[in-house]
Amino acid sequence: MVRTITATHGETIIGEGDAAESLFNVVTGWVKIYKLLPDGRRQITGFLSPGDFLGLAVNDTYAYSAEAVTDTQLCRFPRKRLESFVDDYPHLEKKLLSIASNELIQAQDQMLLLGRKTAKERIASFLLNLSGRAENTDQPASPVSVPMTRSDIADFLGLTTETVSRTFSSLKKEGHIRILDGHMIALEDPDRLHELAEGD
Amino acid sequence: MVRTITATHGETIIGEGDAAESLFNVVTGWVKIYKLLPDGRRQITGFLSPGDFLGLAVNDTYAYSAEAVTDTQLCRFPRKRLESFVDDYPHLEKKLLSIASNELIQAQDQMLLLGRKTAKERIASFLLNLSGRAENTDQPASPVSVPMTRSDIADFLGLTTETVSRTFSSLKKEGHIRILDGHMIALEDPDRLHELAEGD
DNA sequence: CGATCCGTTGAGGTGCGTCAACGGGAGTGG
DNA sequence: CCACTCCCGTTGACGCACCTCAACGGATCG
Repeated sequence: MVRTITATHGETIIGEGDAAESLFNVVTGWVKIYKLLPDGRRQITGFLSPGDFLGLAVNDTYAYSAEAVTDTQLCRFPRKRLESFVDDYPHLEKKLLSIASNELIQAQDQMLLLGRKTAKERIASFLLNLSGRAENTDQPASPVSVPMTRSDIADFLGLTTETVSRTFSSLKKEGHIRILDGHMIALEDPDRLHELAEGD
Repeated sequence: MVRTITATHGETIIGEGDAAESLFNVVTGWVKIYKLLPDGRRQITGFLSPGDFLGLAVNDTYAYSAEAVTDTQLCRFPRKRLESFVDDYPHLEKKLLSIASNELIQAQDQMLLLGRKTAKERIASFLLNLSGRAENTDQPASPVSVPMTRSDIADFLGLTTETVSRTFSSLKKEGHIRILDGHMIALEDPDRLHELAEGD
């Protein structure tokens, strides 16, 4: 019933509008999911890391595209078989509902970020988010690995690459973060960063 | 098990951080759900109309507040009793999961709007959204009733009241909408409005 | 009939976008 | 192994879409 598939950096995993035949679980690596406007503007609605599900929010066809940020392994569950399997184990349904609930809560946080936070608050929130996810998988809270490009970060936070870059520089100059290389970032004072993320 | 409750215009129904003891279903009227930043900035993450559920995205405590936009009637389901009830009727769990899925899809659309659309595109999207919801409940697609204030609309779309007002005026001047009174709006050309909403 | 809220419009300011230039690293092909 | 190219990240100069501040008229309500 389950098959492991791999996707390399930049490879498309699912496309918006495709028939939603599978549910995936990320095993290793990072995946981004995004929506496009006709003129090419892009909004990344989430980054998935190991343990996250891809393809829950669905309705016959996928409402978004997904692409590998890093080389990635995923478990693929054919949706039809999964459904009959879930019928036999009702507690799984409950588990899926709880996962969807958590995704909804995260989505609402992201709406608050996109609708009402400044660039600096967005970047601080983003770094804390990554840091928290690292902790949840028994990795250090700092330094955090930031595998996505500035352009991905910009499209996730509703900014441009230039603003993302400038804001990183400004946080660095103010001593809130240290950039080890472009993709490893140390959080110097998480509590202060948390205040920054909420505008205090 | 079920009790009907009422809330009048402006009344708080649930508060962010409260113990999540109930699930609600809107019977009549409109409800807004929102999150606040410490300094008072507000993001409305959704408007609920009859048939919508309140309190699905939850995790012991509510992650958002909810307030009645108009006078409202809701069905209240105590969460504990509901859970055991749902255990006995597994297809309900499936129904709830499908509802949560749809909310996730809507949330992703809203992220695209908040992160990447212009003020005009946001207003056009908003009006079409209201119009579509009206149609789904056997009401005319135009004119649509817009029961919320400009300030609510602004906090939903990540704008200010002034920008909302100016954008309505501009859409009116260009002949895309007709404002019957402040809260009834006729969509003159839904197809054109749909193009506007996506930046064509 | 004052007080308050809501919606609208104008004038001016600003945070972030746009456009441009440049350096460094990774991949590629000869 | 070395050019060559492309992509990524950074920084600067400038512009603009939207925010801020302000004023005002109308509706609602005690």
